[in-house]
Amino acid sequence: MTINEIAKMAGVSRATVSRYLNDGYVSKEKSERIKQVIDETGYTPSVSAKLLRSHRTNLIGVIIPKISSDSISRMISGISEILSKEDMQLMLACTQNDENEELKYLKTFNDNHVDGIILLGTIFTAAHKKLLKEMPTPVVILSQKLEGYSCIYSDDYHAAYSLGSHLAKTSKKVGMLMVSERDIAVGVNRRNGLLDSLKKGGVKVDPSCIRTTGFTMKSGYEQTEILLKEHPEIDTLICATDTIASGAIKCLHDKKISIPKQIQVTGFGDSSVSSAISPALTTVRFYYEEAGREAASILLKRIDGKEKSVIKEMQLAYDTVIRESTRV
Amino acid sequence: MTINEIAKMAGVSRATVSRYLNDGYVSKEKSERIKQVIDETGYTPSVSAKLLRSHRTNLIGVIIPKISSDSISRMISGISEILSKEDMQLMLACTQNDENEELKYLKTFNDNHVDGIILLGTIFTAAHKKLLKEMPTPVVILSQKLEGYSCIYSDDYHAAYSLGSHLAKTSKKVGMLMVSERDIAVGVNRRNGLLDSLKKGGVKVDPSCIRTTGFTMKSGYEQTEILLKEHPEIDTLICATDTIASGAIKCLHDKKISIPKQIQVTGFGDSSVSSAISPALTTVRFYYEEAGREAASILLKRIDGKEKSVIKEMQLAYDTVIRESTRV
DNA sequence: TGAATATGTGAAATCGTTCTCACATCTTCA
DNA sequence: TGAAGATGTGAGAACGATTTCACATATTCA
Repeated sequence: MTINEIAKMAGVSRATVSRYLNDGYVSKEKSERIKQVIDETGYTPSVSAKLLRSHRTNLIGVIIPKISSDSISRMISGISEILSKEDMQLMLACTQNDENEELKYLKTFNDNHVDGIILLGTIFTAAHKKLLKEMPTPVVILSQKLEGYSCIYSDDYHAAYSLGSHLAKTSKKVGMLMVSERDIAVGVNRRNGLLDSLKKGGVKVDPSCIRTTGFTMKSGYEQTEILLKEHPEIDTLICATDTIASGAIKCLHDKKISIPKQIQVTGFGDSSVSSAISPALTTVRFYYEEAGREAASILLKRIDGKEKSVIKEMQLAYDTVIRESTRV
Repeated sequence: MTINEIAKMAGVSRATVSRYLNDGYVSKEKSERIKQVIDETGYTPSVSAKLLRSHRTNLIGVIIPKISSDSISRMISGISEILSKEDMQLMLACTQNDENEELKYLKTFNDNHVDGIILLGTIFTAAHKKLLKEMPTPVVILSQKLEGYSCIYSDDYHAAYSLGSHLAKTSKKVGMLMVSERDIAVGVNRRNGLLDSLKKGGVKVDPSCIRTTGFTMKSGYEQTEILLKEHPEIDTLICATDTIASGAIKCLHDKKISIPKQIQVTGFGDSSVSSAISPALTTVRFYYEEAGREAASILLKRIDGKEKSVIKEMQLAYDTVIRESTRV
C-alpha cells in the first residue's frame, strides 16, 4: 500500500493524501473519503520514504556504557518521563564500555536521523570530539562534563568532599577503591574530593592504599583482598561506587571482619543494592532522575531550534546517605 | 555530498559508484578514481535513501521490559556477542513493563526496517498476536513461550520443581512470594513447579500463604511483612525472583529473624545481588547468556532466509545454586 | 463590481540511493 | 573464425513519501 494507491482509490491526488496525513489542509469531503480508504486498507505511510524527504523521526538515541546499572536506569527513567510526554521514543544503545562501540552507535544514530542524542559517556577521546563536531544531530552529554557541549553532570567533587569530611572524623587509616582516571567524573573528581577533604580533616592517605578497580563487584572483592593483605590496619574503606562497595563488603564478611566496627565502608550512588545488603551501605545519593529529565528537556529545546547555539551546563545536587556501614 | 556528485567528480556514472560501494564489480582504474574522490570528500552514503530501496539496516531491535535487571543484561550480552560478530548493531527499547509501549516499539522497529526483532516479552495480549502476525520483520521471542513463533525460554517449571523438591525436605510451613499469573513463565510455571514438587514431597501449601508481588525489592519487603503478620509460623519463604527475595531478606533482617535458622529464603535467577547479600541467596541459575546467544543465532538464520518458515523452540538448562540462605 | 484574500487541489520535482536492462568490449575455446 | 561467456558500464526506472508552484474557486471588503 502506497500513498499513490490510496490517492487513486479515494479519487484524489497523492499530494492531497499527504496533506491529509500531515497538516490536514484538505476539504471535509475529501478528507472523509481518504479516511475511509485508509481505514479500509490499513495503510501506514512508509517511514523510510518519509525520512528521505523530511528527516524527522521522533526518535531520541541514548547511548549508555552498560545496561544493568542502577544509576543509568534511573537517568533513563527521567529521560523517558520527559520524552514520552512529547510522544518521542527512546532508542537505547549499549556500548559495554567500549569506546569504539560508542563511536559506532553515535554514527548509527546520526545516520538514521534520530532527532537528538543523549550520550551517557564515560571517556572522551580525540575521535569522540571529532565525530561529535561533524555530526549535525544535537547531542547532550549526561554525567560527564565536556567543553563546548550541553552537559548535565553531578557535582562529584563536592559530593566526595562532603562524604570525606564526614569520614575524617572517625578514620585513622583510609583505604580507597577508585576507578580509572580516564573517567573524569568518577575516577578523578571523586578521588580528589575525598583526598582534599580527608587532608583538611587531618587524615593522611597513603598512596599505596588507593587501588584502581573496575566497575564490578568481583573487582571490588579482589582489590579489597589485596588491599587488606598489604594494609591490614585500614579502618575505613571508601569505594568509588556502590557495586564496588558491595564486593568489598562481601569480602569483609568472608574474612569475618565486622562492619563498621573494624572497618567502615562507603559507596557512591545509592543504588538499590546499597540498601539491600547488610549492613546497609552509607553512600551518596545523586539526583539521577532529575539529571535525566534535565538532559531530555535541554535536548528537546535544541531540537525545536529554540536554543540551538545555547550551551547549557548544569551540576546536580547530592545527599550523603548515612546508613549502617559507617561509625556514627 | 551525494552519489551523483561523486560520480561526476570521478567521471563515471552513479551506478558505477553504487557498485563500487556494494558488490565491487568495477574495473581497477575506475575503482581507484572513485576511492580517491570519496576519500577527499569524506562522502558517506545516505542511510535513508539506501533504506528506501534496499530495506537492509544491519540493525536488530531488542525489546526489553526493564533495564537494570541482571537476567536481562545477561541475555543481552549473549545476544550482542553473536551479533557483533556479524557486524550487526543492537537497538534496545525499554518498555518499563508497559504493554502499550511494547506494541509501539514493535511497530517502530518494524517501520524502521530493523532486520529482525528479539522480543523479551512478558505478557502476550491479543493485540500482540495480531501485530506480530502482521509484521514482516522476523521476530524471536526470548524468555517466554508463544505458539507459532521461534522462542527460547528457560524451563521454569522443572527448575521450580527441582528447587521445590529440595526445599520439601526441610520445610513444614511454606510461604511464597509469586508474581502475576499473566506472566506465564514466572507467574505460572514457577508457581506450578513449586506446588507440584512440594505436594509430592508431602508439604501442603496453604493458598493464603501465596502472595502476589511486583518485580521489585520494595514489593518483596512489603509482602513479606504482610505474610509474616498473617502466618508467623512460616519456616520457608520461596520468592519468584532474586530481587523479591532480597527485599524479603531485608525485611527479615529488620525483624531480627534469623536466616536460614528460623526462615529459609530462596530466589530465582542467580543475579549478582544474590551473592552480594548476606546470607548469600540459594537460587536457581538459568543460562541467560546462552539463551541470548541462541535467540540471536536463530534470528540471524531467519534473516538470511535459510530457515524462514522453520519455527524453533528451545528450552534451556538450569542449575540449583545452594548457598547460605537455606538449611542444608 | 472588481480586486484582494482565503481555501483547496493536482502536476511535477525532489530526496539519494539501488537495480534492471541493454550494450560494449575482451577472452576463451572448438 | 565466430559463437559463447566473462567483464564492465551507463541510462533510466524504481523506492514512497513531501513540497513547491500554479491554478482554480469561494469569500470578503471597499
